Amino acid sequence: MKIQEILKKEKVSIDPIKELLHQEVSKIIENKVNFVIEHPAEESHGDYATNVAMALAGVLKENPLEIAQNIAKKINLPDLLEKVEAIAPGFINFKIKNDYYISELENILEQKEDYGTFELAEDKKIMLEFGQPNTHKAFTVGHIKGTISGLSVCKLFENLGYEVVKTNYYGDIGMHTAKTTWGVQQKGLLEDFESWDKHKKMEFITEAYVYATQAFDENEKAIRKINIDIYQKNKTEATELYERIKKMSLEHQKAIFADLGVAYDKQYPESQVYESAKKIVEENSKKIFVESQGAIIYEGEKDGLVTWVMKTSEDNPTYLAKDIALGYQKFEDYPDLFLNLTLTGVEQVDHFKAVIKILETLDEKFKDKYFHTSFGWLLMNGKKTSSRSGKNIKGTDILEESLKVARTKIAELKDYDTEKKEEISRVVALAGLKFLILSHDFNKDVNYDPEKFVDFEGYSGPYILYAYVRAQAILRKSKSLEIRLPSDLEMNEWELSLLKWLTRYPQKTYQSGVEVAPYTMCNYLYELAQRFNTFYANCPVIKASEEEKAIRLALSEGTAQVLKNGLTLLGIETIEEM
RNA sequence: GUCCCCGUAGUUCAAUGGAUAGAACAAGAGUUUUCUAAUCUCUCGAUGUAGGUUCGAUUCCUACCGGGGGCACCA
Repeated sequence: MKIQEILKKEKVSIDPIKELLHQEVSKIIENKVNFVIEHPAEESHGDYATNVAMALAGVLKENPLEIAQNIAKKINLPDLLEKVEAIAPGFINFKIKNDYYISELENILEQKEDYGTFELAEDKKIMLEFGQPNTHKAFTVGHIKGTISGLSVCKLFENLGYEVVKTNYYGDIGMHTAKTTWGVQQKGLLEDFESWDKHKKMEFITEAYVYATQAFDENEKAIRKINIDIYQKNKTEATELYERIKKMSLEHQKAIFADLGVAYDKQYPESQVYESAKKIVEENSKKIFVESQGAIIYEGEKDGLVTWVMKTSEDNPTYLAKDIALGYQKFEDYPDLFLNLTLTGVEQVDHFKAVIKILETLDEKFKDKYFHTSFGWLLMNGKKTSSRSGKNIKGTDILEESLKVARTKIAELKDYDTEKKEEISRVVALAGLKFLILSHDFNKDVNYDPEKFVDFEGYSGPYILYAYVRAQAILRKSKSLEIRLPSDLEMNEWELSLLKWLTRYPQKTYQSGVEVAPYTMCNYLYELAQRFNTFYANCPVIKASEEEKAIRLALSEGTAQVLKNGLTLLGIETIEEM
């Protein structure tokens, strides 16, 4: 089962109008047939539409348009509906009265940051594992992407009503740690090393890893010796150095996570599951694992997968075995977990198929509880930027780069004082980077142009922030914030278009959450910002008449609120000026 | 070889099986005595190929073509 199917099972009220219309139509038709109530893509067709007549036409062998007309005549919801229309080839279109939208706007203004949140019938806890950097290797752009994506998924799940345990599983053991330790030994640490900036320290460590990788073949024996010492916790010069590097690296990681707005609830070092991984493999060898060429393997072919090594002939559990042990550890620490979702790059898809299959085979309790979702690469001009190629682009580089672009942009546009400029640049840069990463379907790669780096115009984070800033400026400058909305209010096309889109927010947050798809929220917010900007260009607020002013102020406040709520779900902060 | 993901304007992305396939960027034209022009308005332009299921397919199925990723002791 997919995680999306599990999440969709929870009964929450998403769109009362849709439910009401579905009920009404069901009452009228005599045959049982599957049909949907949906928002027509073309808004002039109405607010909702149903394909029920076309579905019935197949069963009844009658003209779908006539069926539609007959049903339309019988629909009786005078308080809600302004118009019901049957249209070729057989759609029934519903136009909702403006009163409904006005009352929904009042809900936004009243509920504020709670607008669009859901509550579950009972408390349920989800663990989300994301980030997963290595301690003795660079924090890559992939880790940045994973961290930003994971944070957003956490917020979306929380919005659905789940309690989320944010978890980081970091790689502090294995060959890479031995390579780096050996590399640092060879290069030697300078005397003033401790006084270096943590990013500079990490850069040195990353270089040592690259150096060791290149020199691996000639120095394999020495490096493997260090690896064993680390695994066996032997006290040597090398393992002391290993510990020192680990400590520095964790500080570096913590700083990056903090910059991105992430504070983990639970940390799992890979070294911590090493022993139990070994034990699990040993206890189950002969049962579901078998010995082969001195190693212990899982023959995945019988489950439609491939063969994976669980324990090497050197007696070390592989990362697959460690992930199995981690699964047990998570459910031991949180026995009441509703489910676990691990978020990683696409290269681990097959690995996690094995993890999940093995966990479910070992223990029933993992059935429909353990899930994996992957995200595509962050590419520069269609090419990978990751570590093995000569020119490494690290996670900190793209953070730095986006900040630089934001600073330049603001310097040429505005004249704020230095401190303010810096704060605006920080928020705008992160908005740009986060939106870039989150605005794509997880299954697809994200491609960026290093010249522009992140967009500040069009479909971008800053565009949405800008709409928020404009709405805030209106609210700041309007003296009277008293908002009274008569129910027989007349609205022009721009006001109505904005208002209708505002009220879609709850459905979109729901969809975005259950489908584990932040990009759906990105699309929604962009459309909202667009509609607000069009409204802004066509409908002056402060200079409007008293009647106009009431609805326009309310719309500005509602837009600001919903933009803020939605951006929060993406992990993007708002600012009042930019 | 095999398994998985992806093929939509020149480029980057949308489109719960529905109505005329939407945006943004780039290109061209306009827009600022008016709440912040990081805005707004207009023009140009696309579903890899061949079948199938369906009243209806960008969406589902099959084959092929193209791109990416995984597949034994690294994680």
